[in-house]
Amino acid sequence: MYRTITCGELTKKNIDETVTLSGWVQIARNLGGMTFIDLRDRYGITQLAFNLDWDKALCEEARKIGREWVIQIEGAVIERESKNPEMITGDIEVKVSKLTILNQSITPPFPINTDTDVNEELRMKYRYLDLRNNTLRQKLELRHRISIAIRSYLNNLNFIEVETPVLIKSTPEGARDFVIPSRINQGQFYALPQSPQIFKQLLMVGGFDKYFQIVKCFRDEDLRADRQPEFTQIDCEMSFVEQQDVLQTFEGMIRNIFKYTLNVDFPNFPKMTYADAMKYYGNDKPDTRFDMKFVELKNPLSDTSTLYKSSLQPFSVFEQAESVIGICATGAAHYTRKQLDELTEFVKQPKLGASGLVYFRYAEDGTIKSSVDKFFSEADLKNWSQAFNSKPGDLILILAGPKEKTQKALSELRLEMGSKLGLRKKNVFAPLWIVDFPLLEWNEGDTNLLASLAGRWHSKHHPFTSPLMSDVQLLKSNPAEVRANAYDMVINGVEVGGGSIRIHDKILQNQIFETLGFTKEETQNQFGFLLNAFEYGAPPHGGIAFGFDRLCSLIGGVDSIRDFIAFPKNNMGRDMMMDSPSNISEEQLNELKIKLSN
RNA sequence: GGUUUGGUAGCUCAGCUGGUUAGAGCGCCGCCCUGUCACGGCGGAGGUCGCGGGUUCGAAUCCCGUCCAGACCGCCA
Repeated sequence: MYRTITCGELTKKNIDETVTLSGWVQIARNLGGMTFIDLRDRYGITQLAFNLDWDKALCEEARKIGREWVIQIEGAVIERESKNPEMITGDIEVKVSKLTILNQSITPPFPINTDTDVNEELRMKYRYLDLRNNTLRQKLELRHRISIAIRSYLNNLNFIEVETPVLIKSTPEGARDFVIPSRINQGQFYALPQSPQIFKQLLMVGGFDKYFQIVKCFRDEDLRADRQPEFTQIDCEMSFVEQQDVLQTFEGMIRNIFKYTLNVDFPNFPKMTYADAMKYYGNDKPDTRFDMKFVELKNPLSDTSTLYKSSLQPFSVFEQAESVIGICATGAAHYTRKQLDELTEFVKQPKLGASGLVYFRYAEDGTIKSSVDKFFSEADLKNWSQAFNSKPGDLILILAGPKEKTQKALSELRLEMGSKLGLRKKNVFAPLWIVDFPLLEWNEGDTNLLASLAGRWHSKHHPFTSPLMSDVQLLKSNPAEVRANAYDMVINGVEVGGGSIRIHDKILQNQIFETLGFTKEETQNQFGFLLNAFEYGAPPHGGIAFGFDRLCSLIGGVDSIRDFIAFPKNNMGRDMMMDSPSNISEEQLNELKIKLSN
């Protein structure tokens, strides 16, 4: 037997027991007459003691052992002469009577379980060593606990987990597909699923009224800290449900996960419309850990306000702007000129592209000082400060320009200010639902999108998303105004999940395809099997999918999802450890009848 | 495809405006050390300064190109 107990559990109450332990050598401390070895496994560290006086040969044997060797020992648990209160096992040590070297190790390229930062590239290349680190192990353990919480919650509600195929058919909607050549069907390709969307709807037709799956999905798009080409979704679908049923069920699931992993309780999740999210946060996934809502001084649509008007001399920047909006940074009036210049640089960076930043300080003494004193009187500024509901000590930041661009820039500025003011704490969670998304989006011809998709409507989700029944009559007259019966769950500015009630009515479905500009042929070719299935009595249904990796990283308080994936890919979609993707042999190419062009 | 930061010893990094033999801490190797737990002491080895070209009497340092990595934009639910 390799072990009778693990390295993390021996305490005072085990004294005098004889135990067998196996594990890795974290470090050996050689003091001359005696040697201590910290033995590590998944569960913890136990100190092993060797002494020349106890057993000379054994002690000398122990001196030869290096870091990360795998050893097995047998010995008696004894009380330590000098204890270590920092360790769970710090009161005891094992007086080794038998030592077996199970395997040696060459010196690892980086230390395990020390505080030194190691380059991610190196950690990726030696992922199996990095996995020995506590931090990475704890993250994967958290992931496991979350998956247990999900399965148990859904199982209790009668959901069943069904596996769906991975080799499926390419459909042009959404992201790029990963494709797999077929050897038996020359010249044809499978696609890897971007999500099991169609299968879960077919399962509804098949009568599995509550389905879920924790499942790998694939998208051939560029990577980010929170985006991998293969990632895991918690994919769910239910029959005979309305939006409220889905929201309630999965709000419950998230509540359950947070209770189980972090012992955090949530009140009911607020619901916010997409329109409000854009109006108040400039963003469809607002971070609501802090307030700092947008205030409109000028709005192209509802322009009853004249707040942007100057009483001294016209301020052309505001006069000419489509939109003038600002935020109130509570308690930031003490910002220095230098700090404000930095904020100006922040909004001017190319990706945000604002042309400048207007600010005014509402000082503690009640005076108001702005960057546009030439144009606006004290009375103007007082009006503003009322509109912003600001108090002495606050800083108001205002952007002007084209509506969408300005919204986006102010949204980023809001998040930046939230971070600077310490309002985005990792251990505070603000979940909410965003509802009533637009159903359709107009594709401009000038984007670098597929030419075939330009100059027509496309669905913001997928083409089976139901419109709100109240908006159906707008499909012909004003497609842009049609809202979807769709919902996203957002926590701390992270979109953790999204879904919709699906269309189960053939007439409505055809109407949508028509609006999207699909011909009957295209529809039949791409989605025929689903539409055929719908001819045989599709129940009303809807569902949701959560980004499992993102949910884990959110709960773990980390921005990158990579450490919650045992073997992730790098920025370029490469696996640094096995060095994939890689070339394949001539024979393999020939079998597939594939020729590479240059 | 774009923007940006970086690449110097096994690891983390310093090396300013060009100037003898490129440094530190950790790790590694050797010797010493009987209560350490970031053990300690003494000594030692270890470098194509990512790669290629250019400027210069002289390049880790300046310029051009290129490769690699990270973050972000485009893209992506």
